Amino acid sequence: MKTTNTCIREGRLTVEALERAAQTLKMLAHPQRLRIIEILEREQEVPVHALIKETGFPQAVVSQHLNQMRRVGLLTGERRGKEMWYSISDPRPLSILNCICTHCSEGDFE
Amino acid sequence: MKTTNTCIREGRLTVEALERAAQTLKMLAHPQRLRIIEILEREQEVPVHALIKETGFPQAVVSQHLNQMRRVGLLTGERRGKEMWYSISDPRPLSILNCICTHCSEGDFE
DNA sequence: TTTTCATATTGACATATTGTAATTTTTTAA
DNA sequence: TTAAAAAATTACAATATGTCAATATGAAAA
Repeated sequence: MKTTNTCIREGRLTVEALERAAQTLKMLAHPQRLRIIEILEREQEVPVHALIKETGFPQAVVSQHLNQMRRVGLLTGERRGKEMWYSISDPRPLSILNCICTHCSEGDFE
Repeated sequence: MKTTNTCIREGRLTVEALERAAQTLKMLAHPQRLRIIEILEREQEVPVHALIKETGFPQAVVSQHLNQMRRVGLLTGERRGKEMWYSISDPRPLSILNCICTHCSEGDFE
């Protein structure tokens, strides 16, 4: 298992790699999307209406966030009857959320 | 030293914590800012003109990125004569850059 | 003091992102 | 086939962000 605060990089990142990294970060850089990722992390796989209920966000908002994240490969969705069940398909959002939370303080949790 | 891939969280993040996390991520979610952070990580402390030379970005662009990141506490700047020397003052950008790079492939480096 | 180097700031403009409401599509049940 | 539930899509206004050129500031050298 890798340890944090250790640079495993040698060379410099290419422009393309930086652009992809920036795109991933941008996709995570929204409080509502982070909340959705947090829920998906905890519950593994969730239908959209459950996300709507748990977050309290409008239906269109949840759907738009889910589709954005799916388009860039962070999530996958699978239809089961009338429902679409979403789950995390890329390890980066969890790594990054954990990186951020490593620096969270007590009062940041409810 | 903490280990990655381990969720240290118990409860749910507050709205405020999510907003702060999103703000930090947004600040990192730009290829030019990532490049600047990469250089600062490697060279510890750098004057602005060196960043301009190494990145090839216009002077105003570099200055604006540096100021944005300084305002949210990711960087600090110290004047030394005519020069401003910048350095990373928050561990999160490095953790996050490393998280992302953990999932980089060979071809992502030059 | 004047000049020059280094950096910051401003304003104008283009582009991107977000939130909301309304509409559409897909699937199942009546 | 029609109706209802679940989710996706669209259109649009509001806001935010990025870019560039020009100008302003600060410090030191002439």
